[in-house]
Amino acid sequence: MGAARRLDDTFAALADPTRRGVIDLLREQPRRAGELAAAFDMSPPAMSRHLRVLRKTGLVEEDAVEDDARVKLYRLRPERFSELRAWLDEVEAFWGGQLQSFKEHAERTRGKKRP
Amino acid sequence: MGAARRLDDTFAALADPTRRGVIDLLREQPRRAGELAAAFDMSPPAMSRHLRVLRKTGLVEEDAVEDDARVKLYRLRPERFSELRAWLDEVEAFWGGQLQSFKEHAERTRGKKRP
DNA sequence: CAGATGGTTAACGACAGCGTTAAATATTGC
DNA sequence: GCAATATTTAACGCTGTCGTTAACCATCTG
Repeated sequence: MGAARRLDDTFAALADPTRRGVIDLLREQPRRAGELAAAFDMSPPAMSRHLRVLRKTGLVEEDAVEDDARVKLYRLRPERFSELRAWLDEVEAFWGGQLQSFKEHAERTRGKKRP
Repeated sequence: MGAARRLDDTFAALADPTRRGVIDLLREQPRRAGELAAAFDMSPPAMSRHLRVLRKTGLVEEDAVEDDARVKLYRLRPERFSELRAWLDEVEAFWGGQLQSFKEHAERTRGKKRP
């Protein structure tokens, strides 16, 4: 049941385009807080809050870099994403084996019509 | 780019525990609007809005039942869930080779997925 | 030490989400 | 036609989120 609460926060965190953008950037490599703020043309406090949200949900983690203790590096953390995938698996389970065929079919005819 | 906008709405829709609960119920079988409202001890208007949100994102669809045109049946729709899975796949792609987290993921979802 | 730099917290205004009740729309059945 | 049923829309209040600027803490540097 604690997991359900965590999903609330996880989905809420991912609902924001800026935060998904941050995740997208962190996919490539860890980044500094200020670097992320600049990347989205946003004030440092605003980005700081986004990072706090992401940190709280466990989607990212922060750690210091040796040479300068002021700088904080943010990086992705896989666990929550796996949790998300687990939820998806559970929901999609009901379609059973037909999901794959449906998915493929949907991708082929995407944007068109439904039978 | 249209897809990104859609993800906003999809994640926002899933951030609400009631709406995830609705999805969970619809997993088993289609349900009537009023039935869903009762299931969550919630006023019909409140549930109606939740259903509108889910409908708008394409996570569920509504269709009438023959014998009584007042009744509307809601059911799940697979496409958006697949889209969500595609996003997850993309994000998770980055650490596929480089981290040990792939093992964690495999452990969490063991026995559910095909190779 | 003084000042600049990196980052976060505090306070504020704008705006959207969620629930409620009341009213509206559509359909069924007597 | 008229009351009852199923669902949605309208209007209201509460609460939380997102961005901004100002102030704060910690750390590096000359």
